[in-house]
Amino acid sequence: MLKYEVIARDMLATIENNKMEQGDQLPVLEDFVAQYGVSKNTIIKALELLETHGIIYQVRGSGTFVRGHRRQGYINLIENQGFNSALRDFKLTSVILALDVIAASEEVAYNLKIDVGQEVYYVKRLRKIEDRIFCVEDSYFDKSIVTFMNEQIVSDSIFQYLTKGLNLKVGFSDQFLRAFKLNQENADHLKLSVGDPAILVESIYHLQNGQPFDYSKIVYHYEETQFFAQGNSYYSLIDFD
Amino acid sequence: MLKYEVIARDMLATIENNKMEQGDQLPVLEDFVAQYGVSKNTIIKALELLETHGIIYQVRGSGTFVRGHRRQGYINLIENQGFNSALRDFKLTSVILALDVIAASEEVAYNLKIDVGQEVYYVKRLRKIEDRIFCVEDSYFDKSIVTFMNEQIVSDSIFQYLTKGLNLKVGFSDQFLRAFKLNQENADHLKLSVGDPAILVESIYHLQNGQPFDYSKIVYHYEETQFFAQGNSYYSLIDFD
DNA sequence: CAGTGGTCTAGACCACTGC
DNA sequence: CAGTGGTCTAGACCACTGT
Repeated sequence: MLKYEVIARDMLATIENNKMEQGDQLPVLEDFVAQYGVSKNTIIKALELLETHGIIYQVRGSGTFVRGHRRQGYINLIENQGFNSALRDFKLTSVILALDVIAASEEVAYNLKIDVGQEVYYVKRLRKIEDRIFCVEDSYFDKSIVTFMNEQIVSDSIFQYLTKGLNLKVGFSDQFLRAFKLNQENADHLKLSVGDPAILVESIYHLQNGQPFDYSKIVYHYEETQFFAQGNSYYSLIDFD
Repeated sequence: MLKYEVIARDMLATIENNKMEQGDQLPVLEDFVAQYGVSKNTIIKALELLETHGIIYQVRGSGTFVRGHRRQGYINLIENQGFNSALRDFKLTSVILALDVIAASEEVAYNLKIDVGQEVYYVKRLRKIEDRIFCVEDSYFDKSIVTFMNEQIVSDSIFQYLTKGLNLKVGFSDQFLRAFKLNQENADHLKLSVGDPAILVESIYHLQNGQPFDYSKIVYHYEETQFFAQGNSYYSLIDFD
């Protein structure tokens, strides 16, 4: 493992163990350099990593400080990885409604950048948190990348299987979110009524080499789910005078 | 302006001018080093900046590539800055419903980390995109930071005033999002019906030194708005085996 | 195994914050 | 103006990808 990664994890552990809170100051760079016996730039890299994860913020000329706690029970829109990191304190279970190899529709082919008719794994699941249904998920996986799936895998965390089992390296993702009125089918699944609000999130996950491998559409129960996102250092690449 | 920032903007301009698309490869590091006459690490910093903005992705051992276009018309949840960067191709206008100095309620005080009763600017606006109402916004600004506001300022982009006028340096933000059923008041504003879906986004913006200065609650018209977020390099600081 | 991006170093110098 | 984080350099070496 990389030095700056090891250091970042150690710093995070220290923050958590010491129950440090919003605004608490971390040691200065020079002290970290002495403590870990690495160069200044390596410490800076470790701190950058923590900063992009929303754990600290740095103020030039002043110091490095702990960034406050997120609200509890919100799903992180960006770092969700199939929820397990965001909701790992809760008991998650799944009901599998479908697991098939099908031919890609136009929509699926477009989003996975494959040809219409090419084979994809189709997985439909109800997901429960502490036995309450909180979403209905339709996922499509490019079968040329995700070469195998079964009921066992799909009932657990698919992402864990992909990264640890198939050793896929997940790169970046796009998330699209909107609200709409529930139709009959999804209302039945979520035990809500037709016309009730729902949130739809479309996600496209890419490998580190840029290839899309997972296109998912998730409909969330509006009373069971709320989302969270963190923004960093708000300056734009684009001038808007 | 910083070297790596200048270079990043120049690279972005080149990508746009040459209409480069998803998957197109950029010059290799060495070429950039020669082209811009700076050290390798400076080029890496410039590319990192573009990567965190979702403009490119880098593949170790392979190259640097352009990341595809976002869908049109989606609001970027993270980089919105009061929308102007995300929606700058559209005509945005505002109807001011309130502009007052008020005493902070418990909710406002909590989110701005000030004392209950302390003075805040309260701004309520309807926002229109091409003359269609797309959201109702309630904003609270810590008056000890945002020392002055008037109708003129509030009818334009408040964020522009804060950064260019008051010279505030915006740091990080937290965004909380959920769906709910519209009440009578907001239904009237948005010209929808009671019980229709809506998205509520609560935002807390902080200065670079960590002080919160803006707490906003925005209710979005579910048919007029959709959101967008990009995730990068999906590995987690937390092991989850 | 050639080519590409990533890590790490040691050190000079710069820019900002807050007393 | 002391103290803090940020930029930039030049170069050695490492790690991954794809042919």
